Amino acid sequence: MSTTPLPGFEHLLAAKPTTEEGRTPRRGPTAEELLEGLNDPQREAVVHAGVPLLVVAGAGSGKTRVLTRRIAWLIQERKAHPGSILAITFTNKAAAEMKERVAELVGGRAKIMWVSTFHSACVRILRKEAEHLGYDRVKSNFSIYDAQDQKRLITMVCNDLDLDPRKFQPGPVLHQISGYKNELRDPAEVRADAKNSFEEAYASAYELYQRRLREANALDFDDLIMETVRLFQTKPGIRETYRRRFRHLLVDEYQDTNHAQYALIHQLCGQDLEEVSTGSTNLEGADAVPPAELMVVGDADQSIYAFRGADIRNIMDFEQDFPDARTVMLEQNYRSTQTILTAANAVIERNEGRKPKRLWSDAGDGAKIVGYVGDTEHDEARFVSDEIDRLTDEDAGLRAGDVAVFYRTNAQSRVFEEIFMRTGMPYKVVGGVRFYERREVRDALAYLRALVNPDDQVSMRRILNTPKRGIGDRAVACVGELATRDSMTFWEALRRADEAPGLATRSQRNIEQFVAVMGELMQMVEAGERPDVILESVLDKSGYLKSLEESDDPQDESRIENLAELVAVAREFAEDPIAGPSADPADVDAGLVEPGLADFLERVALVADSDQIPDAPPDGEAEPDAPAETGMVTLMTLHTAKGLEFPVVFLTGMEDGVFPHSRALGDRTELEEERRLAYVGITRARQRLYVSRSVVRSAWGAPAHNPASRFLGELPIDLVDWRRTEAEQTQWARPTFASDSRSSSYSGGQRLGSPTAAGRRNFSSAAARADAAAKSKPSRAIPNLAPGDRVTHDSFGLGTVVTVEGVADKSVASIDFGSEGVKRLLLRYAPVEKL
DNA sequence: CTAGGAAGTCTTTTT
DNA sequence: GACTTCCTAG
Repeated sequence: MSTTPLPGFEHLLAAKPTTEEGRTPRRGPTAEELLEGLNDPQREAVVHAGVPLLVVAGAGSGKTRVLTRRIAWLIQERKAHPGSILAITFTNKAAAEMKERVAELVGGRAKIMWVSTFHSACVRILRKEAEHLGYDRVKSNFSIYDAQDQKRLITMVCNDLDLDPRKFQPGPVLHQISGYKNELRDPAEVRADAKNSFEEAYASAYELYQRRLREANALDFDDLIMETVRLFQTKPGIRETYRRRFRHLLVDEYQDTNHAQYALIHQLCGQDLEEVSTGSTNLEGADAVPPAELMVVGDADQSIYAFRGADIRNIMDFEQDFPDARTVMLEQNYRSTQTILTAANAVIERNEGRKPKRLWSDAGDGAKIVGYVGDTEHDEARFVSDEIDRLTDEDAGLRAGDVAVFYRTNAQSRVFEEIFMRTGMPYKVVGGVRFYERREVRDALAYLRALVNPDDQVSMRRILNTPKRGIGDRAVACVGELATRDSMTFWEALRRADEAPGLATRSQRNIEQFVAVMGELMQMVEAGERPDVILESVLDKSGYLKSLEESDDPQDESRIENLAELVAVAREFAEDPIAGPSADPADVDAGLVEPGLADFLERVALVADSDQIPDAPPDGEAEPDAPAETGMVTLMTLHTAKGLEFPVVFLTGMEDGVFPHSRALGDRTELEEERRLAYVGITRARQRLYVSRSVVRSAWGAPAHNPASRFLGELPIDLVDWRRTEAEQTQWARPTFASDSRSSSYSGGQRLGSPTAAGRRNFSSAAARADAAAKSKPSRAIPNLAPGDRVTHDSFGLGTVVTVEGVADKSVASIDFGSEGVKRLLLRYAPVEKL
C-alpha cells in the first residue's frame, strides 16, 4: 500500500503542455467557443472589462473554469499579451493546472504568463531585485526558511536573548512574528507599540531573528511577501516596472489573503494602501500607468486560514475598498447533489454576519447522507472501510480513487491506515509527515542549501556534524564565538577554524576536513553541474550514505530509499526544463532554460501538501486520458481538501473537541471558522456524503468520551440516514459481522461480566480494553476545579484557580501561583490537588 | 564526544 | 503514544 507521499513534482512534470505545444498557434477558439457552456454570471465574469471585479464563487460553481476562460478571453479577444497577465493561485498544483488548461485553449503562448502562488511570484521578483533590497548579505541566492528552520533559528535567538524558554516557546513566538510580518510591521514599530515587558521581549526576538535571517542570506515564508511589498514601497521605480508589466491581475482564493498580500495587490493595481486610506486616487508622477485590471475570486464561507493570518475582511470589504467595483455571484453548483448542498447551506447559515448565498443544483436530490456512530475510532474506521468495500464492488462504477476520507487533524489518519492496510484497500495519505520533512531528506537538502548559500547558518550548522564526524557542541560554540568576535559569517569562521579560541586540535582537523569536502562540492555547483549529480556527490562525499548503510537501525533502510527518491526527483527536474511555474518567462523566451541547483531548491521549498494529489478529472471538462492508476482512497485533513472534489466523501471524527477542535470550543470566531471548515468538507462530495463519529476515542493514549459534533445537529434531520446511533452503540455484537458476533459476545461476557452490565457502562469490548490500558498506567483522577478554588501543586506550591477551559481530559486551568506566576496546566497531567 | 535512556512536551489546520 | 530534549555514563 503506498503510504509514501510522493514528492510533489509529478503533476508539474505531467503538466507539460503537449497538446498544443509545437503546433503553429491555430486561429484559436472563437468568442462563442470561449463562452460555450457558461451560465450568465459566469459569462459576465469572463468578458468583464474595466473596474475591479469580485467573483463570489460558491463551492463547485465552476470558478476554475471562469478563471481559465477569462484568461483565454483576455488573450484571444482583448489581445492582451500573455506576459502581461499575472494570475495568483493558492497552490502550485492549481497554478500548473490552470496554465495547462489555458494552454489547451490558446496554445503555447500561455507559458509566458505568470501563473503562480503569491510566494513563488514574490520569490521570482525578489531574486531578480535582490540587490535593491538594501541588505548587505541578501543576494539572489537567498535561502527560504521553512517552519523547521525558523524554529531552529528562533530557538537560538531566544537563547541569546536569555528569554525564559517556558514563557517564550519557539512556536508561539514564531506565530507572533509571523503576525507582525503579515501586518507589515517592522521590529521598530513593534517595539514602539509595546505596552509591557512581554511585548518588548517579542520585539527584541523579532529584531534579532530578522537580523540573523539577513546574516544568513535567508528569508522565511512571510518575508517573501513582506519584502516584496517593502521593495515596492521603497523603490517606486521598480514597482512601476511591474505595474507596467502586469496589466491583468487575477487572484484566486481571495478570502485567504492576508494583509501583506492585500497590500501587494493594491500596489500592483495602481492603488497604494496610503492612497486607499486617504481616499485619494492620485498617482504620483505623470508617467504613472493606469491601474491594472483586477479580478478576485473567492468565497468568504470557505475562509479557513485565519490562523495563519488570512483576513476575511479582505473579501468582505472588497466593495468598500474598491468603491466602483462590480460583484458577480456564482451560486449554481455543478458538483454536488441537492441533498449535499442543502446540508451545506444549513450548516453555514449558522454563522453570523455572513453575506447571504445559497448554493443550488439541478442535479437532483441524490442519495441521503449516511451517518454512523462507532464505539471507538477503530469501530468507526471499520465502518468506513466496510462501506468503501461495498461501494467499490457491488455498487460498480465506483473505484477506490473516487473516495476520500477527511479528518480534522493529521493524527487521525492512523486508524484508517491500520484498517486499510489490514484489508488491503489501496490508499494514499496526503500531508502529515511530508516527504520533504523527513530527517534524511532535510539533511540532504541542507547540504545543497549550504552549497548554494554558505551564509545559511541554520543549514550549515545542521550538516556540520551530520553524519557524526567529531564536531560537537563545544567546537561549534568556539567557531560561533570566533564568528561573533570578528563579525564574519559562520562559514567564514569555519574556514578559519585555526583562529578559533579554545578549539581542540582534533575538532579543528575534523572541521578542516569538512571544509575541504564542502569546497569540492561547491566547485561542482559553480561548474553548473546538474542538481541530481551534485546531490549524489553530496551523499557520497559527505559520508552520509555510508553512515546509513553501515547502520543497523532498520529505519535507515527506508531512509536510503527516500534519498534515492530525492535523487530521482532531482533528475527529473534537471531533465525537464519547462516543468512547473518557476521557470522565468524571460528565460523561457530566451530559450535559456537550464534549471540549476538553486531553482531546484526553490521548487522544493514551495511545494504544498495539496501539490501531491494526483490529478482528478475536474468539473465536467472531460479528461478522457485521466491516469488509470488513481485507484486509491485518499486520506487527508479538511484543510488540504479545499479546492478538491470526490464522488464519495467520508467526514470522520465528527465530535465536539475533535471537530470542532477543542481549542475552538470557547471562541465564537474560531468556532465559525471551524464551521466553514465543515462547509468546505461537505461541499467536496459529489454524490455521497458520510458523516461519522465515535463515542470513545483514545487521544494521547488515554480514552476520551466525546459528545457529538454540534455540526451534526445542524444537518437537517430528514437528510441523514443514521445507520447506527449512540443508543445502539452499547451492543457488543457487530451487526455487519454475523459470524463474528458470537465470539464477540463470549469474550465480551468474559471480560465484563454480563453483557447488560457492559451495555450500561457504555463500553464496547474495544473501549474496555482501552480503558484497562489506561488504568494500568498511573492515571490520576482529574480534579474538578472552578475559578477561585485553592489548589496545591507538587512543585509550584499554593495557588488559586483563575480560569478553567475545556472538558474532561482536555481541561486546562490557569492557576495563579503567586510568586511562581500564572501557569496554564493540563489537568490530566498536572500534579495539582484541590484543597 | 557520543550513545542511550529518562523525562518532558504535545496536536490544530499550512504557503 | 510519539517525538524531542535533557542527562548521564562511558
